[in-house]
Amino acid sequence: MARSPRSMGVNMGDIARLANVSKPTVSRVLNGSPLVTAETRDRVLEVAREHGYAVNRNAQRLRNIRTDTIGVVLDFGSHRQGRIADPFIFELLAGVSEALSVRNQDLLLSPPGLSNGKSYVDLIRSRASDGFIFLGQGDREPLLRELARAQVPFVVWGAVNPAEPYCAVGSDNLLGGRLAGELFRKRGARRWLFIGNTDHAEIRMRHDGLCAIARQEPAVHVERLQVEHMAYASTYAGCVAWLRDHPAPDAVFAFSDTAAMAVIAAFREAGLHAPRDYALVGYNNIPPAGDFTPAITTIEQETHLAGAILVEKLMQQIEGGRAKSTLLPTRLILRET
Amino acid sequence: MARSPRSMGVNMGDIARLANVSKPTVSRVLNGSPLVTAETRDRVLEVAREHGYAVNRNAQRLRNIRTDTIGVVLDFGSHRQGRIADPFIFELLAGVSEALSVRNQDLLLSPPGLSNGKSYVDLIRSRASDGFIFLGQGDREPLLRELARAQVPFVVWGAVNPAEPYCAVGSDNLLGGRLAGELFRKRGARRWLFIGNTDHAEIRMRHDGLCAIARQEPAVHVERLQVEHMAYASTYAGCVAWLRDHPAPDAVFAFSDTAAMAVIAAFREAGLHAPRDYALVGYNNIPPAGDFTPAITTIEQETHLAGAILVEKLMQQIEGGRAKSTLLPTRLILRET
DNA sequence: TTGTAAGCGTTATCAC
DNA sequence: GTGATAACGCTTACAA
Repeated sequence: MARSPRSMGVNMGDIARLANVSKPTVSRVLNGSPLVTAETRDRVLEVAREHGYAVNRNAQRLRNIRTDTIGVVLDFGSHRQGRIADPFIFELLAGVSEALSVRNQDLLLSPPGLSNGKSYVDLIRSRASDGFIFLGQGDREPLLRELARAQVPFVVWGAVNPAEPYCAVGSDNLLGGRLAGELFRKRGARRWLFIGNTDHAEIRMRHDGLCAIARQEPAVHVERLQVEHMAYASTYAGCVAWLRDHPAPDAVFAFSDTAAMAVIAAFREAGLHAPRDYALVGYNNIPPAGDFTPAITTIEQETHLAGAILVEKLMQQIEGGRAKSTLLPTRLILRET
Repeated sequence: MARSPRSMGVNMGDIARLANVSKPTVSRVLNGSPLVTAETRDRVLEVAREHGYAVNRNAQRLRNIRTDTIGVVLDFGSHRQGRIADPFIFELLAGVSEALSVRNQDLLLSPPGLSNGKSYVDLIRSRASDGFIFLGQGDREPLLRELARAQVPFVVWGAVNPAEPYCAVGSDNLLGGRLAGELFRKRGARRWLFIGNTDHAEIRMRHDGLCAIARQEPAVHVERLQVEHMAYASTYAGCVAWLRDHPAPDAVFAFSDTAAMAVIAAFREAGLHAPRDYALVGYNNIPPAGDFTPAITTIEQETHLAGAILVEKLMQQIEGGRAKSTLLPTRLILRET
């Protein structure tokens, strides 16, 4: 088979020659153009198959405006303090991966440590991707505002705040917080403890929801334990320290089920058991939550839709439109704690 | 700024003109060639910075032999039966992502459902990636052999079997199985139950290790409960059904900590408690394992090195070399069960 | 319905 | 040291 000197394999020209057609015809066949005769099409496809030909995606992307690649950004850092704490974010990733492949978009997993706005803008400029999906906004709100200003197409899974200049999809964290608050109120708890890093908008909104209910009960007092990292260990240590300096709460709302497990362990050290001594609500409804001892009451997020919705909204933007933020439902899963 | 008709932004030609040099010079500057004068270099860099220029990666990849992109394949399917069971695989992903970014390689996350060998070969042929990293070989051994035959550069995290024609990195699953077996023997257990899908080579080797120890004790009998999926629910249901038809085991070795949690729950239904009624060993040492009630005895894998090693071995292959399989150490984490 | 020609933005080669 | 030129493999006018 004749091939050009630097060529690595068979190219479109080779297929064209072997099928007795021109390059554009091969291109048309491969792109499903209706213009070609069925006969020509079959011949070209046969030759292509026979020679194991696959279109060079880089040449394609050089010519085309779209790269059909989406950058996906997730915070390995905050979820990986030694070991990843919560499988939640990866369910999201699985959903996004699936939704992208349905649309024939490549998923470029963003390297860790891509922190400043310029690096994302450069990825677009270098035509490495058409847009971004951020899984969890973390503490990156300034970055996201910068990208919005720079007209970079992107969507965010996380806190939904209509005041922000970008499209976010997330569950109703405010409602999540209120659901926990309502349960605590029903149980007659007075000293509520919120555990989580409120620098993260999602978590802050849960705190706000909890406080909204608390304000309706004059006797209720909400305290807050700020934990730095998402991992189990950091919550455990935080709780142990907290219990040394403070009177024990009778209700605890933790930012994740993994954190709730840490709460249970730390409180047990102090002789405190849920639900006997305190009510406990986690978040995410991860698989082991229901099977822990005690079974953890939690807030479930509707994540199975998230991937498809995120991709849909991003595509709208890439195609030049605007996409509105969306709130997904949330519900309380009542268990032992 | 003058730009070519179909152009999307500023390109190398523009920068060249603005800096009063030629395109190749700009290229040399950007690739850190020692040939250019410091003065020229600074001028070019300044102009590039000023205009927010970023090299077009597609043009680059079209010219170059390497694409500097690695496909990473993970089994969302088997880990996501409704909900992802085990965060273990994602720690691996985090490590790989980090190791790739250190080497300036893009991470193309493989779409789910890329099952036959041809689709992987085509990804190479279409120059979308230089090679693959498979996280977990799952039940894909035939596929992997096919790829090895087709000379596709790839590495696998999973079972290490010197007889296989490809490079695998993984922890010593045989040893893992033996560690569990030795513990069971020390406890004087007689009826051992292995839980896991032995279609997966990694799991099969753990079974083999367990049986190797069992054979040294004439009184010991090993049974096996095959579970289809990696998720919690499938193990739970399997155990419940198993206990109906079989006498209770006095030792259980589960394929993951999540599965061990399912065992605990299912056995409790039957009035059986670890460690009183049976010894239990899990796998992976995920964060909640130590804090479960009872705290789960488990086998820990050295995953923090995995990413770097996998990437290293893959690069060796891409650069034309051969890479040897590697076994990583494993150890028993003794807890309550 | 198909073919010709041009160009996408790089980098390698070779000349100066 | 730097520049002109020619690919890399594809798609989009435009012509036939």
